[in-house]
Amino acid sequence: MVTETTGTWGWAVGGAGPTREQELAWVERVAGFFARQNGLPPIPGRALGWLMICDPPEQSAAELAAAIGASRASLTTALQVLLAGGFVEPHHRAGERTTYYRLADDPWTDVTRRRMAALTSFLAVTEEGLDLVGADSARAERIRQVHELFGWLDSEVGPMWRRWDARRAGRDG
Amino acid sequence: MVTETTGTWGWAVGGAGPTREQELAWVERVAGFFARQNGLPPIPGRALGWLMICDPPEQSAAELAAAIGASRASLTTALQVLLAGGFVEPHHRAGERTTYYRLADDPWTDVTRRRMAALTSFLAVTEEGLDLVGADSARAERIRQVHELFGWLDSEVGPMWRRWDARRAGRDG
DNA sequence: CAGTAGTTTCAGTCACCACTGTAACGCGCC
DNA sequence: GGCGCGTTACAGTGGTGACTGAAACTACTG
Repeated sequence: MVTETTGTWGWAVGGAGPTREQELAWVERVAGFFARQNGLPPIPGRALGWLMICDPPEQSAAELAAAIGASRASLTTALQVLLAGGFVEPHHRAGERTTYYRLADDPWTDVTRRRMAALTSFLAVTEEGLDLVGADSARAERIRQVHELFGWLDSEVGPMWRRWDARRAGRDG
Repeated sequence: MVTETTGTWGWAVGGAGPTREQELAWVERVAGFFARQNGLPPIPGRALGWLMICDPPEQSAAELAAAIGASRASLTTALQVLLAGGFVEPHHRAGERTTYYRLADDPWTDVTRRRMAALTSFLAVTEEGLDLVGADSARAERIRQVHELFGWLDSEVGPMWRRWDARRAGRDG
């Protein structure tokens, strides 16, 4: 019963795939990253990480719960978060009542875009700050430093994403 | 006693400067931004915001505490955080034992650089993920999507910051 | 229409963290 | 060399938020 230990992963039969332990360690790193970057709670982060490497790529809430060792109730909340963030998509199979979840087509570009937009949103704050103290006052100098940086940053990211879009369009378009 | 209400701000005498309330509202917006972006606690964020607009630009811990309405003990912790992050610098005056704090010369570039470096650090995770599942396996496709995006992002930010450095060198160098 | 699998909701629990007040410590002035 | 201002360390507190278990709800099957 060798296949017993590897469970549902067809590819692992007789192969040298990663152990469940290695997979969960990696999942944890993914969760850690999204916790720091996007403020994602641990369980949504783990579910996301798991959906990046699981086989099959579509899994039910119960399967996800078992995989990452969380309660099904937690998975409900986690999946709501991931659905709202555009990370995962629900999928239904004919004749089954179970909802399967899978990674969205390409959530990463949008998510990263939003992330950088949030970064440059400080521009609005510095702008208001300059108005507040008076743009020509001595106090404005401190604000102007940040304001210039973020203004420049804002002017860079637009063209940058256009380059990405072009690159992607050229590859699969 | 008109100057009484405006306190220590010399520029405000007879002028139409911002009210303390307006200033604190702006400080709160700054704190909110750094809370979301850098995970800064409220008080360090407020101290940082206040140091961006206060007059004089150098203030003691006690002055900062009074300005943002926090305890002096909290300011100790907050200033440690801000010092460690490179946001503020201590300053000593001859014949005085008080330490005055002021905004660092230009903390923003470094902070933002680190922020973006943290973003692209996901590259190491995806790299390891590809190794884990095998780069040529079917499962790798999901990881490769992110990997390509972050690889590209990483290749963009280097030149981007070089442009910023050049721009800055050209302006004040 | 009863039974069942799956999902969602909700109240409760637990841990964590920021913040405060107090007490100790260090260091320049008289 | 004592005194006082300023800073630091620490225990206590309040609040927030993630997570769980159990109950309620929905939809499908026989």
